[in-house]
Amino acid sequence: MGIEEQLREGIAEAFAELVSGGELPAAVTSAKFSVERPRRAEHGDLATNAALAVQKLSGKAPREVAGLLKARLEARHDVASVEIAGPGFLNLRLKEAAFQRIAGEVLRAGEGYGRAASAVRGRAMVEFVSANPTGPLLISHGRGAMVGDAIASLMEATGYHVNREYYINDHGNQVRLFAASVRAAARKVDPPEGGYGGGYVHELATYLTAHGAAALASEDDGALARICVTRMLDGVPGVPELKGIKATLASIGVRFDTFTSEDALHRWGRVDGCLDELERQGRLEVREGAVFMKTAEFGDDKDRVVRKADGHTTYFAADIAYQIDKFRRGYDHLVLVLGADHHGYEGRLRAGIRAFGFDDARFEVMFFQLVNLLRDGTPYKMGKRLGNLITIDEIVDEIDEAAQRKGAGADALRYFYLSRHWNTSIDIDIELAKKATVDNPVFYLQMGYARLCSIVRRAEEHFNIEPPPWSERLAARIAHPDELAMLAQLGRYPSIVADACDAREPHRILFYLDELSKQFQSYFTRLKLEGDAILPLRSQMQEPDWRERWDLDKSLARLLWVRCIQTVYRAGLRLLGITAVERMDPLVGREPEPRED
RNA sequence: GCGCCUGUAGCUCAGCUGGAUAGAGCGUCAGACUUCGAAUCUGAGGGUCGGGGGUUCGAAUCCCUCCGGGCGCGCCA
Repeated sequence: MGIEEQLREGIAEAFAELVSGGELPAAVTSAKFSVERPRRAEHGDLATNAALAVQKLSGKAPREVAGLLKARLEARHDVASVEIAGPGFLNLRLKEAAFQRIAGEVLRAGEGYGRAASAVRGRAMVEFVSANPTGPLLISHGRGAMVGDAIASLMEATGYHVNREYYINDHGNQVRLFAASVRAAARKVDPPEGGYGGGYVHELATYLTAHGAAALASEDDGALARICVTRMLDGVPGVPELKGIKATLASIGVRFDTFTSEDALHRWGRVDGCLDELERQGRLEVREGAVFMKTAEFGDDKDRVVRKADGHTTYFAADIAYQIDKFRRGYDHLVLVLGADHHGYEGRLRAGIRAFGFDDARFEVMFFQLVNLLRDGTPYKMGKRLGNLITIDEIVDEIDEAAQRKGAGADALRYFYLSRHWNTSIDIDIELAKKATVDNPVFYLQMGYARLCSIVRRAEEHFNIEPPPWSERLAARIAHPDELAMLAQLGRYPSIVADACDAREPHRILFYLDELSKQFQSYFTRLKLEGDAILPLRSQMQEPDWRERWDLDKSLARLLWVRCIQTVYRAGLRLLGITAVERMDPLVGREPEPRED
């Protein structure tokens, strides 16, 4: 339990005591109040508006209530002092030991720090990406992939059992058109009206021709479509341009637990069954040859077609069947991550869910906004293609190559996609993402972690010591104000994770890590200049009696402290799917700045 | 026209679901290295939170309205 939560409970207890003592009305126990780290240092380590929050419920002046709370909070063993400020804020200062204990909590929990017990909040499904298997994944799909994956990870960390699912739209017009386009390419004729024309279509046609796919010769679009979809998902051996959607996702660290096929829903009769049920309910109506579902009865803007006049069902019909299928598979909570261009869909999906008697409060849709690629500040264009038609593979490969590290591209995409709220549109500058300098925030973040690792490494290699286990004696040596402030920051991590999950905002984790990183690097550089380093500096070791003057316990205490930061840092990076690089090699071709003398 | 998202420093964005004097990065300017990784750090400057009303002890945050941007409004997926 974090330090804020402890105080929150303390206040709740204080209210309960005051109620039972007849000093406050019972209503105050239901009040919501904040416990937070004040922006300004003179407001203490923690502040609460509890006395203000119960103003109406208590019928007393806030400062009077604050006085009552103050007396009780001062009795708590972690509290050094309590001050009443302004209209009735309570500003608390904590004892050093309260912060030093956080180090013990972090080390005890290790990688599990900030994570809730598994599956206590039930089963959830996060559906994301679900891109049509008619082409490679584009950078806009990448945003959905990163956001969905991060949401899923957050939910896992806070106690959901999560299933990541990809819905394959392998039924209907688009895939048939795709198949027809591949066949046309194989026969060296123009693709059909509205068909697909990219280079990958020709690559696929060449491959299928070489492997004598019978469906290519026939006119059976359905059979050919199945083959093409499989190849788009699983890739074409030996053709780098067609590594496959699954491989692309894997390259950016996204793995799905399940893939559900729309075509299978049809083959299994789920779609027809669903329409039959709606028919029995009287929710369907034929107008001008098409079958409409009366979704407006469930709050949609207007009724929607489920079966076209030509007899084919619509995508929407299958989608109802799909959402219902999810509920019937036993998920307590459904999250659907979609691009902003699908937002018109939400109303009809909810209508479908409610028609089947499921609670649409358990159905959550997140619409992420568009992505624009820039190169040196100007919109990215390649030939006729606009920026958002660039594939994930192209970008990832380009960044990997520039950074000379496999995974650098994935990390950069993760960082940039997760550093902004998903409901705002973003511009990503590829040239910036490629840079291995502090201008590049991804680099800065990873650098901070590598630096922590390097300190532990140096301790082992040069001094033969390593971060010791927590003890009250050593923890008491973690006493520098910056060190205590960072312990407070570590103590905040669990509630950051919980809040980020509940708000569905992964960027909070990233901002937290950026701050943690900055806090440490600032400390690190300043103390080095003051000669008060974690380990003896090389310059100090020039002196003959440096060993006698070396405060070993302080070094050990600080190594313990470094290990704590490292632990939380790594946990956060892992949660976001960004690689925790332990050693960053010097960049090739980078010369040290010439020094002016 | 209707619906969803959005408007905060020169630029890119936070602002913990109503709290105290609105923050960070980049950029600009001024500083700090015989380095536990200077691939870093310190400081300065920079804002009528798009405009106007309202709600209350208190609003960037909630409500109304206007203005500007993005997306959507198919018997496409």
